[in-house]
Amino acid sequence: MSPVKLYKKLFSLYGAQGWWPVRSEFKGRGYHPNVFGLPKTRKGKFEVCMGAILTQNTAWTQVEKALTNLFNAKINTPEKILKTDNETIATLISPAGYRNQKTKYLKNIAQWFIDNYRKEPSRDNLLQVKGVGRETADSILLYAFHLPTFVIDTYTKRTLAALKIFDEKTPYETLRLWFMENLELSVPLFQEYHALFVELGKNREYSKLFP
DNA sequence: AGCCAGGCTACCG
DNA sequence: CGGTAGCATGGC
Repeated sequence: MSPVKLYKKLFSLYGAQGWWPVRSEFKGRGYHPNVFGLPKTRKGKFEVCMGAILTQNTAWTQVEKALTNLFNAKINTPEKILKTDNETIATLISPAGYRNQKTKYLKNIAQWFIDNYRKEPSRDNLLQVKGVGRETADSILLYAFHLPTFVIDTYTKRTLAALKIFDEKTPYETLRLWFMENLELSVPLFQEYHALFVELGKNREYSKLFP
C-alpha cells in the first residue's frame, strides 16, 4: 500500500485529528481539527516542546496532568523552567513518570528554545540536545515550528509491520524517508498523518486496515 | 497483577 | 553498528 492510500484509509476511519493539542491557545483539551496555524505564540510553541518531552513512553492523559501542574504553578516559559529548582519541577511533572530524567530534559530543551527560537531550527542541532531523540525532535519541528518532517513512533512501526510493508526493526530514518519521498512535503498532511497513526495504535485497530 | 504508555541515554558486544 | 537495562507513574 502506498503512503497516500494508507493516509486516505486512516482518514476515512478517524477523520480530522487537530494535532498537536495546544491548550494555552485552544480551549478544552487543546485539539483543533482543521486549524493548522497553531501554535502561534512563543508560549504555545514551548508548550509543544514540553509535551513532546513529557510524553516519551507515557500516556498523554498523564502528560496533561503534568502540564496542568506546571501551568497552575505559572511555569510556562523556558525562562521559568530554567530558574525553578529541579525538586519543584520533578514533583509537578511526576504524573508523567521519569520525573528526574524529564526534569533535566525540560531544562535542556528550555535552553535550546531560548537559543534557537528566532532562528530556523536545525534538526541536527536539536538532536544534540540530551533527552531529544528522533521522534521528539521531529514532533517539535513539525508541530511547534511547522517544518515538514515526518514523525515515526511505535504505532507507525506496528502499522507498517501489520501491513507487511516494513518489519518492526527497520531503522527510523528509513521509515521517515519513505514517507517524505512518497508524499508532498505538507505540514498539515504530516501533522494529521502522524496523529492518525496514534489514534489507530491507541485503539489497537490494525485489523481495520484490511478489507 | 501484569502489561502498556505518542522514548531516550548509556553502555555493552 | 544493533541490542538492552534503567528510568517512574497510573490506567486497564
